[in-house]
Amino acid sequence: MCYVFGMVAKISGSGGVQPDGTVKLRDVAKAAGVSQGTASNVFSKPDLVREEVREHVLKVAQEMGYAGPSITGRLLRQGRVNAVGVAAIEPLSYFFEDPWARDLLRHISNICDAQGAGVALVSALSDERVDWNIQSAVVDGFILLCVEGGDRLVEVTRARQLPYVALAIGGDDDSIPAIGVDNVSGARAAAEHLIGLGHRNLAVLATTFGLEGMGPVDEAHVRAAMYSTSRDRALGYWEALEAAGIPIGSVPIYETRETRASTQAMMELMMGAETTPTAILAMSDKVAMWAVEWLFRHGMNVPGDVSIVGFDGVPEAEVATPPLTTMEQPMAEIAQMAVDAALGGKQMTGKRYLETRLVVRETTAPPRA
Amino acid sequence: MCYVFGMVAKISGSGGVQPDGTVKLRDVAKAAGVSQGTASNVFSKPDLVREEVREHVLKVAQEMGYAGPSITGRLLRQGRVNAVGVAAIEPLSYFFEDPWARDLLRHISNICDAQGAGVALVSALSDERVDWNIQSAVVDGFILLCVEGGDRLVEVTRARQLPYVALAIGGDDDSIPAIGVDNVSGARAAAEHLIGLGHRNLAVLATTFGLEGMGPVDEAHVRAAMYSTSRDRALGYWEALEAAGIPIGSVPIYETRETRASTQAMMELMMGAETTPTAILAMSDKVAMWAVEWLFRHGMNVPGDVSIVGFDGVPEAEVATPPLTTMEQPMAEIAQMAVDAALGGKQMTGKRYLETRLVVRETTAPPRA
DNA sequence: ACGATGTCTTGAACCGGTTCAAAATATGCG
DNA sequence: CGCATATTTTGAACCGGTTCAAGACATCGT
Repeated sequence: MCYVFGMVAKISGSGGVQPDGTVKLRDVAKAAGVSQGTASNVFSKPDLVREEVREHVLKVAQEMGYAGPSITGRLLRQGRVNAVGVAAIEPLSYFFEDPWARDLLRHISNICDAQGAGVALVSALSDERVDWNIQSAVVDGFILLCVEGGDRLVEVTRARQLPYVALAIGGDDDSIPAIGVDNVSGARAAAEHLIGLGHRNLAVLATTFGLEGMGPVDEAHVRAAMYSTSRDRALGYWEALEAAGIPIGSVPIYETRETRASTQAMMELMMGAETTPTAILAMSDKVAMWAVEWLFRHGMNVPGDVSIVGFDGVPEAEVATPPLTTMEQPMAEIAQMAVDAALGGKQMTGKRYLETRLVVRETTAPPRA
Repeated sequence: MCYVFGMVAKISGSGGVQPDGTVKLRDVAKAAGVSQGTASNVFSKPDLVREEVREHVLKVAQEMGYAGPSITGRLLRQGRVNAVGVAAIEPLSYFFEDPWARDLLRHISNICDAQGAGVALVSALSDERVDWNIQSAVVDGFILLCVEGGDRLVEVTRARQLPYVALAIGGDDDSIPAIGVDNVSGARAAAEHLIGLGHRNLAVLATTFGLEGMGPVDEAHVRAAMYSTSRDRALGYWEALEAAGIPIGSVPIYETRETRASTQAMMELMMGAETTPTAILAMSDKVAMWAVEWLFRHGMNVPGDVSIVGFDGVPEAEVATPPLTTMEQPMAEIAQMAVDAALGGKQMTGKRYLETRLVVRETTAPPRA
């Protein structure tokens, strides 16, 4: 590739430049006295063209102010953009705000970088726009976040007939290709860790189960959850509790809206109750870190007074004070599989489950004697 | 827009479907017995088509497994993608890692969201790839980060003949359209704040001045800086110092590489010196927060023992412990102007300077008596 | 019943390149 | 020098839609 022009001035008059001033490959070819095919090769496959000719064409192109082959023309013929679209049922800023999404995109973009691919962000927030946004995204494949509650997003994406993959397994639809972690076993491991340290008095700080609502919830609510991620994590906690002979009913579950305000409101409730837990099972690092903040602000020591284990293993968890014990998702692997699926050209099928890994840091300790 | 198909199966055999199984608008039109123009309207301008006809075409399309109008075909004709490209001389992951870039993109994407535009991330890290990446980005305009040291990036972008704007003013080239903050006056305000509190014993924790190197630097080094952002901030500090009668030479400047490790190494140096400062002028919030972390880890109190003022006003600064005093950039405004410039269709010219604002939080206080 | 006034449809031009078989030219070899 | 082989160049087909002037058809008022 060597078609860089220093000062590009629009010189009209020479050659058959269009009235609107844009010059196309055809004009350059004509002006240089070569066929359009040769002109095309000068830019796209320079080594197929004799050096003399190449330089001449380049010179003419420069003089005419040719902007280089238009990407759309090329695209049309080649049919490949070399870019992944990442879509979520969230505003675009979600990709830069949510720690999990951010970490995921960090990995995705690293991988794309390595293979020279681009990343296009698309928002599928409002129903009216999903269609348009997905339809008009210039990409070779899609990575979909937050599938649940996103039937429409999946439907529209499918209609586009481009490879796609959903992140976060869930829903009953087996025809949706997805990659995700085994939330049940991960959550079980988190609970086992706490129980193994001697905690018997637990509470769950939950991520969202459905479209709305927050507060203490019961088993039925959990089982009826719309978001399988939250449900499965609860299920995993319960497995560990049952195995340890701790009644499920004795472990209250507080549903948050995954905002700082709602999380801290739930902490008020949790720590204001008659019996307060010595350890908290948090369904995401994000809420876990807000919980820690609340505890500190209320004079409690972590892990001295209360232990807490998060979920996700976002980068922030590692540098938090104190560093957060958490269940780490294999993000790099997830990202790699997702990009492969989206850019691979073939539609992936079925679900792939990956395992999480317990990372013990400094927010968990045995309960005070 | 209502061309959503439920189950899309590739039914070949009906109509003139291509051997490779892909069906195009032409095939649908033929199969439906309408002209291609009408078929096009069914998808792009449904209200121009009689309902009956529209539904029939839609039905045929669905039966044939038509994926909807190909975006490239449309693009070619319309010549507009409705997307901005954001490019930096950094790996793609920079957009998700660096607090400033992240904040910027958060705003950019919010704005794009609002106007239904997409965001494409492009990396211009390696010289070999700049050309290709910029050339092949399917966007209507570019927002370029980190212009300095990015002559090539600007050059290539210019050659593309698409509107673009550089963020971070700098360099001497007046022909590069740019938006940025007035670093000199911002830095002056930061220093004045500290001086106003009574500090006379200051130190500067600097962002990068050039391609490499870290450690204490002198005036000449600063003046010869490659990155005008760092240089201008130093210049602003000096203005305030001079006005207060504090000799510039008495305020050491420690250049970091803007990494945690290098920042904390500089803190070692700074606080290990004969005379230690009572207040630190940090050229970015990122390094400021690492400095705070170092101070706490070494048993020092902020702002009790040492005051510190950052620069940028990233969201993290607000929720840090303690919340960071900083010079806030008007990010929303910057983002809005940048998007307008990139998507506006017309090339913006000249430079636009915006002012920063001092936000006093909890990392600055009068020096200990 | 007739011209005027919409409302739909059509057909062809066009968007801006890439590709590939075939033709033209250059090079190598005995 | 003549033929075989490489290297370049050409021309036309093709990628998949949108657009718009002009034609076809339907409706309305008188």
